[in-house]
Amino acid sequence: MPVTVPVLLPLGLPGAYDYLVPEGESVEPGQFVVVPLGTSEYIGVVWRREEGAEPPKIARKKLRAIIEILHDVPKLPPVSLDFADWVAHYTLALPGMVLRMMMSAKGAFQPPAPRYGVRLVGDPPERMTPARTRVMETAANGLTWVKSSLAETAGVSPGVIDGLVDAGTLEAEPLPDWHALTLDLSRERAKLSDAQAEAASELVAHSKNGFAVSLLDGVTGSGKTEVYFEAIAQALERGQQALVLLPEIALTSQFIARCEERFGAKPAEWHSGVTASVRGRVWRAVAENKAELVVGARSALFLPFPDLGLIVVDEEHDQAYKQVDRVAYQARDMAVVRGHLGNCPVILSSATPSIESLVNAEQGRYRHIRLATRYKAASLPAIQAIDMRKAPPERGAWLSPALVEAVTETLERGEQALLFLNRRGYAPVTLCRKCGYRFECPNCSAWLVEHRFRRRLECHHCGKFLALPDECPNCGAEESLVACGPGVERIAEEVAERFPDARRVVLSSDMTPSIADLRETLREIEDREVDIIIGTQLVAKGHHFPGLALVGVIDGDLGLAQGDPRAGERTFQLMSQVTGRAGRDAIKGRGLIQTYLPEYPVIAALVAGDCDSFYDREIEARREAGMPPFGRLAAILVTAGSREAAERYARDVARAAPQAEKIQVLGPAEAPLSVIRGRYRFRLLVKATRESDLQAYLRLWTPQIPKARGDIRLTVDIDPYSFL
DNA sequence: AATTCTTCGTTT
DNA sequence: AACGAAGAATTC
Repeated sequence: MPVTVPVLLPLGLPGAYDYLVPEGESVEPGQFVVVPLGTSEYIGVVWRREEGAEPPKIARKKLRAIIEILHDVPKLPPVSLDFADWVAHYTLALPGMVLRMMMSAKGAFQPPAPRYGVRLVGDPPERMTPARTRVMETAANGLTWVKSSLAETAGVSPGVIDGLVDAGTLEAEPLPDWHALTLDLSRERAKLSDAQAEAASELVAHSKNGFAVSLLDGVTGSGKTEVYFEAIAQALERGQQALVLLPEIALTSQFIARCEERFGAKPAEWHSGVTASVRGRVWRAVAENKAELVVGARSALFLPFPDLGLIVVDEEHDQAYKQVDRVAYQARDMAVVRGHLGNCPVILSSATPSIESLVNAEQGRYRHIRLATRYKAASLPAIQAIDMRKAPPERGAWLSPALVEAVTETLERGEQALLFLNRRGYAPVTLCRKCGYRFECPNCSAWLVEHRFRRRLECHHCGKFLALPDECPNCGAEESLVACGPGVERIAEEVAERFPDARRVVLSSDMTPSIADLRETLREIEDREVDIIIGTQLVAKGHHFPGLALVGVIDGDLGLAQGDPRAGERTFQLMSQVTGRAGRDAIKGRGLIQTYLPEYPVIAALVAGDCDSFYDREIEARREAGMPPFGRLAAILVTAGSREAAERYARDVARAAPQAEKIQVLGPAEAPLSVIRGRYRFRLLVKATRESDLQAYLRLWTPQIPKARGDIRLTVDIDPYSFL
């Protein structure tokens, strides 16, 4: 009787396919194999047959055999198989697409190329050159050098090194495995304050017996990192692996330095900026249980940890944890699932927790560990609202007199000020004064944003751009184009006029394109080489500016406008985070929020320093509206190249919806962003009670939907965060 | 993801 | 009848 096993491939197929196991061989679930599919070959993973399921239900003729069993690739641990199945089931994604996320390290599946270093062994070459001398001096310590770093340190090109190897002066020898660096747990830890020590012992106690979720909640600068480092140390001491998720890769370098200080070696790094070869090595090191501590973006959750002992989700409220393309998942929530499946503790850390996590803590599902005195508001900077209706800025200016005065005072005291506006570029809209023409993206229903620094108009949705024209493309009038509304570049211009002697810097993702530039700018700010920082939300995330005394929010109402159920929460978190940048060391901080809606609950709560009342009100509003976490949501997005096709299909989708007592289908409605990249968009929203099985309902629904013809696309997003 | 199969419209 | 392009279907 021939043996067959299911093999899951990292492709958009409906499920695992059956393959024959070659005579005399045996395979286990989790093993990587090469199998034929159609005319090509793919690497896949031996999956598990569902309990009690009859083996192959397909024609025996069709069965083909596994081509190769990849014994050199470490197996996917059983918990990864469980996790992939769980995520696919929850998000309604195809299992192969989840597997693809788990395999996103090409290099891991080829035998690792041995890495060679060079060492000084022989006599100087016959022909000496200044470059050769520098290399020999640098390598004189007798250590084995990685070729590229020796070249860089000696300030020569790599060819010089090769020349010396040929001459016999340097010798190539295999490098020890890069991940053999072991962490040093005996390091003296940072001195913890009483509050930190107390929180740490509670956290450690709650994290020592397998799965348990802790919400670590404490103001910016209260030292949450040192607290959860204790829990990491505990997991590592048990001999288990630990994973820290961060929302933004720009934060990793600062964080890795702190890890190195605490644990004596660099943790493994995992995010989109890591090169392919390093990704391969990290993947293998994780699967072989050699990587002890991993720091990464949300995708690191899908690494094949065989023995994970702790997951930390830092800045757990951050929207960057939500992935929308391909498999739509919320990494914070999936971290809790991964913890549950692997019986390992999870720590969610934030100064401004998500409503979801706070409710889970209140209802006793998570342990709520509070640090310092956020609820007493003692360590928040004093925040005031500037009522823009009473004291508006001059015409063509965006800084109110009160804010200008506060900046002036701050500069006089020799302290730093930060002006925050969450809008890139110079101006969000450009129009012609003569004919009223407005520049709109040809592919999207969005205005083109002027980027004066780059001298062009850009679409923030599709990347389309055009050179800033001199005349109106509609009526041909010259010098008639006017920029409307402010972006950070325009604020920078106003600052330059008002404070010509101040040293300024703009922090925005398009002004500081490389991570290296960003790092350099951050250092300048830290070293007080800058007086005024003008920035987008890049500045709200986790950076520490010791000299910062004043934070001015240019538009506190931005982001409150649309009918987005999470707008209030998001604004509160962003405002708290950004004003929390002020006054972290010896300096007393102050936050000023320019607003036309000072009585609006979010702004009022920020001004009163009363987080409790904001959260209480928001939680109550969600409860009443049956919104998450008191209800469940799924968004269905239909897109097509023509408006009619998209709308018609969206109606077909709605018509196929089954009746269910506690589930409502809203829409279809044209999306607020009605066109992106030339595709018309219609949305449906599925709203269910907390108890209903939303996934089961959708699985009942989707087969009833007529086949999508032509270029029509349908995507399902469970727990949506964007309603645009 | 990469082929192969279908369908439909155009050309000779 | 032959040819091609575009879309749909198939792959264990």
